[in-house]
Amino acid sequence: MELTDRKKQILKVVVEDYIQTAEPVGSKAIAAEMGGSVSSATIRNELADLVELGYLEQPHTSSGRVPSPKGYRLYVNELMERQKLSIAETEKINQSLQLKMEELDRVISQAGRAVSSFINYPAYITATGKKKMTARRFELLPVDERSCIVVMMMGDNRVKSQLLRLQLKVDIEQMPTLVTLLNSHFTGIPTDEMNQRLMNVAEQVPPQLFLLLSQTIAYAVDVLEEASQREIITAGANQLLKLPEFRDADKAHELMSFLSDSKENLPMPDDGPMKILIGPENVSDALKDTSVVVASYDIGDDMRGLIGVVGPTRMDYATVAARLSGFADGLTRLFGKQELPPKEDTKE
Amino acid sequence: MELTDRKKQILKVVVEDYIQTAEPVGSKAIAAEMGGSVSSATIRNELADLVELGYLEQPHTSSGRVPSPKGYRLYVNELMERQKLSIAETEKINQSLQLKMEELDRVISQAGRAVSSFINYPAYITATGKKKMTARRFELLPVDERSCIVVMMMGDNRVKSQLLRLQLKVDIEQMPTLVTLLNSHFTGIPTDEMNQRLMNVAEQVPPQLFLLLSQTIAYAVDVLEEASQREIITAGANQLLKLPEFRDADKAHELMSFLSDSKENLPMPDDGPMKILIGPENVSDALKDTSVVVASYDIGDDMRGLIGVVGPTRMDYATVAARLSGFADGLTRLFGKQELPPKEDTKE
DNA sequence: CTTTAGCACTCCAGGAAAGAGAGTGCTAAA
DNA sequence: TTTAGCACTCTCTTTCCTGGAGTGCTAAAG
Repeated sequence: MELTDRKKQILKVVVEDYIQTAEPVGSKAIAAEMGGSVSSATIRNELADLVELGYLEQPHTSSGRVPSPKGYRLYVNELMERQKLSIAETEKINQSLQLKMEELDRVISQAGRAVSSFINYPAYITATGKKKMTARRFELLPVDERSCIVVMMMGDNRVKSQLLRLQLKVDIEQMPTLVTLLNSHFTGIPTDEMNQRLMNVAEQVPPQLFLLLSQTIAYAVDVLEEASQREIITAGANQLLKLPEFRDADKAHELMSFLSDSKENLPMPDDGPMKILIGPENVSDALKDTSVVVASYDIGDDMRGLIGVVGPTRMDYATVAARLSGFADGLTRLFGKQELPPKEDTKE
Repeated sequence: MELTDRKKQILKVVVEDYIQTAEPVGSKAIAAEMGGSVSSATIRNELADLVELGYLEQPHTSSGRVPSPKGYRLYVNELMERQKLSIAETEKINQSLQLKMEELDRVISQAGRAVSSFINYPAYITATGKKKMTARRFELLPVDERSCIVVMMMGDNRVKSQLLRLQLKVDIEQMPTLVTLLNSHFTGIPTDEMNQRLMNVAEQVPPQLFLLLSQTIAYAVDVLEEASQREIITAGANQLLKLPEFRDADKAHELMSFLSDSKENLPMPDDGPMKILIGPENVSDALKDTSVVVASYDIGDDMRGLIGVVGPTRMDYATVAARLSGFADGLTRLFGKQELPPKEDTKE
């Protein structure tokens, strides 16, 4: 059943008022907000209907109305005016994303903090590869007899390197052979296959080289597995304590622990540029009384990231959505122009 | 003026009782705790003295006593029985530090989380170089005409690398010259000097190489400056909400914001293996009502790290101190055996 | 001089009672 | 269908009260 226009307008007023004040909204306030074209008594009748239909709730018999999740949903889908960011805001977002060339992890975690402090709710952020990460190229740089640097370029063109300490002295002359072997046999394959191949080539390689080889592979496997696993970073959980709905330490603690411990359960939709989850629409119990807004952004061609914001169901969806998608655009742009360049493989 | 033994014993009981219950301690309870050798009236006289001397405080005229910062200080210095870690605890600490070979940052942040969750208070952790970080060695690996990998080993033997995108095509033949230049002119010097030298060599180098050179130096400066700047990581701030003294959302919010925003002001003593700061002994206002326990650990020969724990003045100093130094030892061991190997310079 | 018992006193915590205020539902009239 | 009027409901705040825990002081005992 479709609601009348007036009912919708009333619902909108209730939602927007409640978003601001966090207090149940009364008929009189609504009448005033609507310009006095109708009396509070009329509003009361309409309100009773809206409660009946499940769009509003009444904390107790004689108090104002509060939007139900269903009410928020309708508001978000139909009533909400999609906000545009002001120039100043866009400016501010871009400014906070003026990051130097740093590692992906660090960029992301800084972006997370920026989102949280700009939107004033806790935020989470992650970058996910679309496919399993593989090595694209290896390089070994001798340092001295007992150590060398291993450099690995990954499928997404990120480069990782570390100093390896050698158990056995290795002849520098032999390094190129090893590098060739690494690049021909261990690139472009998933980590689980790597260990298998290591066994296969065991006999073709002199023992002291084999030790270095297996150390290198161990390092590669570690790095690749970590890279293909989504790391979720949360920021600004303390923002919660400013909100009246989390003045109760137990509630706040529950949600904050959830945010910092069981991040894996945070909503990670895999379609569309933006998703809004209201109260019970969330799967996790800890989020049943909160809403989540998530947006996605692109990292080069192969990766996609998500930024999300967690707040009370009473969150200011219009503003949050606008700002969040502003950030998502900013991040997409950031990763588009910078780093992660050519597409052709460089396998040897 | 030295306290009598009995006064000390009473103080000890008060502190330990209060640590557990967070409620003012009464004379009767103390008498019971002391085995009934004296009556509560006697205790009351002693308590009055202790208040007079500033070791205890009385929230209001007719309530039990609470230790003052001065009282805690005496307790920590003289009365506290230095706890030993049980085997199970040591085991647990070492287990949580079973980290794979990962980057320093990541190891540290994981260690911070482990500390916090083991001690049940918020924790912070940092690694600081004793001297300014410099580059020890450079390497350039061509990828294709338009990009190459820059690898830099730093003074502490950590290795950083990144893919650089070139504005101009560079002849691969010329790379070795550039690497030699980098290693002869830009190693072992602080970052501010690097830019100066860059100017100096400008004329000696053909323009398309110079561009690559300056990109490399820009990267190096970035990384080095970031590395020599102490990054402070905090973990487990939400633990605060479990404590009765932080059930008030405002108080909790204040401290949590401090922990996540102005970490630079956290106590960073530069001497001794462990330091305990009680209440007003802290410089930062935000910490005036809290206590901080900090321990230091070694990272190889050149770096030193700090782990700290923040809690109410009523924190269980004995346990915290024992566990924290357990962690510090564990970390020292971790960084001692793994990575960061030879001492001789490899400058070329 | 130190310790103890006794007792009046203080202060907090928690519950009950009361009043104010905001808002509702319902009825009857426009 | 809308509106005005009115009684009613529920919460929130304030006030008052009481029980209990703990103290400080005094006077007696060791």
